[in-house]
Amino acid sequence: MHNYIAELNPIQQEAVKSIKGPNLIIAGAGSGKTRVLTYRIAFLLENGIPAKSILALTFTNKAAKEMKERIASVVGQSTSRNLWMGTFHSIFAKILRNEAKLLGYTSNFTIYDTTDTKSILKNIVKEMNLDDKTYKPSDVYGRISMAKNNLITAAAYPANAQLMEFDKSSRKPEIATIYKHYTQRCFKADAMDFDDLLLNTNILFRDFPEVLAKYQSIFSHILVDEYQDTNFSQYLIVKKLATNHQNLCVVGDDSQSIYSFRGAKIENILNFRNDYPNYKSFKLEQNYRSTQTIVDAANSIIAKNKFQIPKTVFSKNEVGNKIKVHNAITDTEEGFIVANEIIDSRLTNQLNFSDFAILYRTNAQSRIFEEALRKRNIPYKIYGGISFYQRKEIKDLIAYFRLVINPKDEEAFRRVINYPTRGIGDTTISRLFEFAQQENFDIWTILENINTINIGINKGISQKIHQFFTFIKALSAKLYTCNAFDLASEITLTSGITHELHNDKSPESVSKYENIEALLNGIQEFTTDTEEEIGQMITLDMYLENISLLTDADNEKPEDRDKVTLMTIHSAKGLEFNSVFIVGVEEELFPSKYSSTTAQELEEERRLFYVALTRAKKEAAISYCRSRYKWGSLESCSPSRFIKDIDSEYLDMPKEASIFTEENFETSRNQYFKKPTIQASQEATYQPTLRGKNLMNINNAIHKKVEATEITDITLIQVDMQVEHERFGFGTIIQVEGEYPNTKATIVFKNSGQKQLLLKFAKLRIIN
DNA sequence: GTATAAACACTTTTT
DNA sequence: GTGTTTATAC
Repeated sequence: MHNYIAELNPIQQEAVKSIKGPNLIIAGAGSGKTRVLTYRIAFLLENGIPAKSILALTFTNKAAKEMKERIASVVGQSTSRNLWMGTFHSIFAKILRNEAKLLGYTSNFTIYDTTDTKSILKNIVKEMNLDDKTYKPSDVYGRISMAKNNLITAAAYPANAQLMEFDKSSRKPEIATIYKHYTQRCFKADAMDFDDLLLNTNILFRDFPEVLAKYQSIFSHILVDEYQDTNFSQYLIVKKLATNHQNLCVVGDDSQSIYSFRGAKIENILNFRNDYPNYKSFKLEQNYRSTQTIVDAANSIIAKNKFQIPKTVFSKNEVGNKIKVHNAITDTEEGFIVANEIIDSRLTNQLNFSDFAILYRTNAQSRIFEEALRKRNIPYKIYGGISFYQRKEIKDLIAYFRLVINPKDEEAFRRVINYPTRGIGDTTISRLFEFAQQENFDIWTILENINTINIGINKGISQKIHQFFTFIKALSAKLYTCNAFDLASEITLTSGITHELHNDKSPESVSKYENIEALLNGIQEFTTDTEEEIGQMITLDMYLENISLLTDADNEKPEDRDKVTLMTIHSAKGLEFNSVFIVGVEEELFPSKYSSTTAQELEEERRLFYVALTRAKKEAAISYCRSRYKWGSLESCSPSRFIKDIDSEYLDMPKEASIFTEENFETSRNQYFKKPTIQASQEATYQPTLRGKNLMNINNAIHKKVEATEITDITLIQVDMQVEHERFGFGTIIQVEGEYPNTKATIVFKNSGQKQLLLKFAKLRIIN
């Protein structure tokens, strides 16, 4: 084992070695926090603490994955894989599945995402005959989520005078009732939403002391990353687990607390001293990431905040360049300025595209940069926004999976009962749910007895419902007898989704079809890889568990390596880039006009700016526009107060207001377009991202072109043929089995190894 | 009950 | 500008 301790400065070393009792590590931006956490875990392992006794909680899946890899490189994978490391949500989802019976759930419970939740709330509001403009799903969800994160259950909500008063004064007195109905619905559907994963963990630990005791003794050492962003529910889980041994190490930076809108309590880190009086604290103040200019500029802005733990972050790196401030007439121009800067800087400083990041306040800003980068032929990748798993066709297919695994899943049922159309319309569905509500049945029980109950549905339709019931039931029966990929393929084919998409020749359908193919390929990859790893059949429920808490950011693809990164500042937390562009730094946008009313909100926006700036290693640039399109119409805007908050000695302000005036703007914009547009050969290698309609059309155009020349009649595929696959590359067919159209081929790919592919989905091109 | 077109509302950040 | 809901004809 290499001597990792020597890589640390004295304070970092102390923080790593202090393994007993409560520890608070205040880690300034770029101070080597991940390194300390990683080595601390390695040190624990080295000192005889078994991996399975260490619980390390992170804020994102990505952070967990990264840390796992780093630990594996120090202690080896066979040890590191036994660590309990992951997000709060994923770790406690796992524990809840183990203990589900105690709470009246099954271990196959569904996890509802935000979309599912809002959709159910919408239905409830409708069923209660409330005004859907007053009770907007997102507002109702916000109230319920806030309550859950503060451990106020539906039963306790009406007794809370403060909440009830607030609802009354905001003319939403029925929130408590909606909350009650929603909770009942989730329970009947054997489903939990994101907040339930934490709330129910608390309930589990409160109501079953022996279960709490079990996990208290399993987890002898607990680490929590990004402690400043934990909410009350998370805080209490940690507190309960650590009560006995108090071997708790929390790491965080109050200056980087940016999730209070989601219930995060900065007080958790500020009050650590009160909860654990015997605590030891370590302040990591040396920034190893950024130039002095960047660190000093960041300090100068965060100094404007009143509430913070005193600390002095400093850098001993080079002084570096000043922060460039760009101003643009319009958002379009801003896009081109950034694109041009990237091209220039890449050449002058010999950088890769992946050294650049464009960070914005809202996802809506990304489109304009996509267009500018695309016109300049700069490769980029986008995080956030509409994730792959949120696309309609993917959600639909996954809804079938969900229903097969958990037939009570109300939301999944609603999605697919009439997709593809089966002649079961809204009226019928409403009747079914009305009846369910009235008799307190779950939806599956009603389907099961559809022929014996009388709810005014005609024979023909109840016949169709019965057909659907037997269809799902038959698939459910196969859940544990065949592997995830086989069952998923079967569902895909028999549900009629592919048939539906196949009949429709529109570009949208082609794209959807390809997304479904991509999902199935992903399932196959997961199934084969995991089966190999754990030597056990992987069933569909295991696959679903694996993806239900994932986001796009967790699926880094190898072809995404040298690309400019576009993301919100929130998702950039924890990352670093050589060169960072903070864009749209305007009043009302950053700080957001929704977060400018109270001093606390403004401080959080300022911390967000601090996070953005401290992502940069060498260069940072800020830009703002004088006008920008907001929901379709042009609005004028003014530079953000945050620019004035930065000590001007660190800024390189634009000499003139702008080199562009209103009159010459059209001509000047044309200059940007003057350079040659995308060449055909380059366009073909361009990897599209999964976002935005414009982009989708381009994808479609590309794919269409490819399809016309490449699609292969699958009946031609034979053993020994050389083929090319979109994703896996070149390979040789070694086996063909199954009846058309469900012919399966085993192919050995040069670079991707052996795969079994359903020829119906795998688009292969025959080479010889 | 289904398929289209017009009207409509919406955007802060994420597990 | 975009995705979703409603009005209208089939």
